[in-house]
Amino acid sequence: MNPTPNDPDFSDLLSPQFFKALCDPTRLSILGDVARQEEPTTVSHIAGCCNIDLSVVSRHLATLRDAGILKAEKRGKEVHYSLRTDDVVGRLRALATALEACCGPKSEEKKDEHPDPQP
Amino acid sequence: MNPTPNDPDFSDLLSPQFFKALCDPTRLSILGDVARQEEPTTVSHIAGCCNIDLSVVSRHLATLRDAGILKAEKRGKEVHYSLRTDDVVGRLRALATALEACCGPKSEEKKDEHPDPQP
DNA sequence: ATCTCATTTGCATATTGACGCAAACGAGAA
DNA sequence: TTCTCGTTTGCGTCAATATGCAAATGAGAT
Repeated sequence: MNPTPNDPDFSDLLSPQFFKALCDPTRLSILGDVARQEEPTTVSHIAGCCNIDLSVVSRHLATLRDAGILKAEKRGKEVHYSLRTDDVVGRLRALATALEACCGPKSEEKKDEHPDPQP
Repeated sequence: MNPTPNDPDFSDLLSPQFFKALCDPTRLSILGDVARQEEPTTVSHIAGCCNIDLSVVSRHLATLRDAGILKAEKRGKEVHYSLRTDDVVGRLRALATALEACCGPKSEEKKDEHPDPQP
């Protein structure tokens, strides 16, 4: 009766704060621009690529920063944004693993958790 | 694999259609409910958990279905929704791999590649 | 055929969020 | 100090979307 799903709790993995920052197409484009850069990038540089207002770019970058996706470093007058690669990749992989363990194609035979001697 | 200086294309991995379906907190909660179920679930069953209108749940499920996140099967009068685990997990892992390859912690030294990234 | 139940959809309202402009803020230079 | 540049923020407007109610649709039962 009890199916014992491996991880029934997605509350932290499906956090709205993370995905809400990724829902806007413009913000996704900006995120892609930042990710493509090898070095941390400034607000003005990103705004130079797109044709939207500088203040909008600043707001989008701040949203991504507040969501833990980007890191902001202040150097003089400029603020350099860069991707928090470890955190983002870790989040994505953790969610993928949790989903796979819970509702994966082989999760119906729950032999992966407790040792099941017979083949 | 070829250590490309920067992986150029996130357009398909950062597709707005996928993340736009995940931006709403209510929809994320519904997605978590569906994912927790071992068997495909009906609209009424999901609506019984939350205290929002049945029509709202139906619309959210349709949005997740249109985004390729859920699969809908019609059985008699009921529609059973289930997670497209392979697709979602594949998307998440592909994005994680692309981000890691592009802006990973060791992507700045691209002299050689370690075939086993172990945490 | 009608009836009943599950789901979807039309419509109206409310909330959210993006956008641009202008002003304010902060840090370095003169 | 004032000036300039980069960034952030306050504010107003507008588009997109979430929500609820009621009606419509669809499929099986009677």
